Amino acid sequence: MYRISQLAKRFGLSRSTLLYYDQEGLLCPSARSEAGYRLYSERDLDRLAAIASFRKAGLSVEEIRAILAAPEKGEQSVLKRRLAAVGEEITALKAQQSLLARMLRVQSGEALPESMDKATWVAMLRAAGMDDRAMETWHAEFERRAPQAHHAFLLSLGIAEQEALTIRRLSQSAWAGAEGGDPD
Amino acid sequence: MYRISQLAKRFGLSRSTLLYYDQEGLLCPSARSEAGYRLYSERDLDRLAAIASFRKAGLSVEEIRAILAAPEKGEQSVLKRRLAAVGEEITALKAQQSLLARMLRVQSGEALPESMDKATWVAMLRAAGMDDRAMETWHAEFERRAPQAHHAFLLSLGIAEQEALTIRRLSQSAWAGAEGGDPD
DNA sequence: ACTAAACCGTGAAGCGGTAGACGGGTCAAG
DNA sequence: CTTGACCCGTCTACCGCTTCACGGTTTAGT
Repeated sequence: MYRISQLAKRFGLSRSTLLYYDQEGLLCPSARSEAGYRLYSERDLDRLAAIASFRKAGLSVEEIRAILAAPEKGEQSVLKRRLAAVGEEITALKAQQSLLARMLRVQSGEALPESMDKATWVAMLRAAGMDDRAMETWHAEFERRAPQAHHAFLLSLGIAEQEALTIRRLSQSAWAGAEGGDPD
Repeated sequence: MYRISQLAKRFGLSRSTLLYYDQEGLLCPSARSEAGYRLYSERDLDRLAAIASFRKAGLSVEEIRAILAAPEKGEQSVLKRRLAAVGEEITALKAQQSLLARMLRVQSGEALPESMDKATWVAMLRAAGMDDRAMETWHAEFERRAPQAHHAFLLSLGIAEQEALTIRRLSQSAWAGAEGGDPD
């Protein structure tokens, strides 16, 4: 049996948050001491773990309540909905980013190199001693192990869809060619 | 002279928003009709354009007030601060994204091999001929050129916040001159 | 037994920005 | 002069907590 502040510390939450969860009926302690103190059981602890996890995923208290009340019913759809919403939020923030960048550039002419682009990336790998051949091997490995992540990565470097596909195709053929055994 | 709802429609804002701006002293109509209606002049219109722009960049009403009161004074720093904050928000949302993806994966039973983790990444680089020392150099380069992207990248490999910070700190010191120590 | 610190409970107010309800004013047509 | 549509200003509620205030309880030390 834990008291409220112990539990809070254990989960890295504040006491107020737990009070709020109680008030909202999301996590009501399964017992009270004689003095009226909230006492949380092991089962409460598990429930809180789930709650904290869902909150980290950005679900609202309302949504979490629904999921915990009937998990089999709509958990999946709630999560999917949230996933879509997160995507939109990221898109919106990226728009803010470029707007801010434009505003700053107007002001000071220069832009900061906060994000990664193709040239920077290649320069980094070269600085670490990678040559053309090594990079080719690397792309092939990436494509073989995680084609989708490979694609996403190329796009994240600002490479266009078309070019990304080309690179991936080349990577695949490199791998196919290496299959026969072609040690360095 | 525009009335409040006309102005709202013109800027794609809601009437409530303009009411709120007035209440906060951010955009007070320069006149009132006999019946007490808010009347906005052309100059108010310009001011609103600026406000809307800053809001689109995610600045708070408070920050916008400061900028409009003394543009020459701290506009730049406010924008930079916001830019950094946006970066962090994006990072946080990406973390939510992967958490959600993991949750959905657990539900649907299958683990897709589509995403990249630390071990896979390291294995790929090794396959391409990178050794410990090269990786160290690479981290240092990444940290130097784009610290924020470096951080986001580490998190995308499923590395925890704490560990990511440790790696970044090591990368910085490696850059600063000290060498040796342990690799990935 | 007493005190001080650290805990606990409840209740209420606050944050930013938006949305809605409410009652009343304005302006057309009839 | 009335009806109805629409606009206005003001006030309140919402999210997910956080902070504050006030008073009771527990714990440790003397």
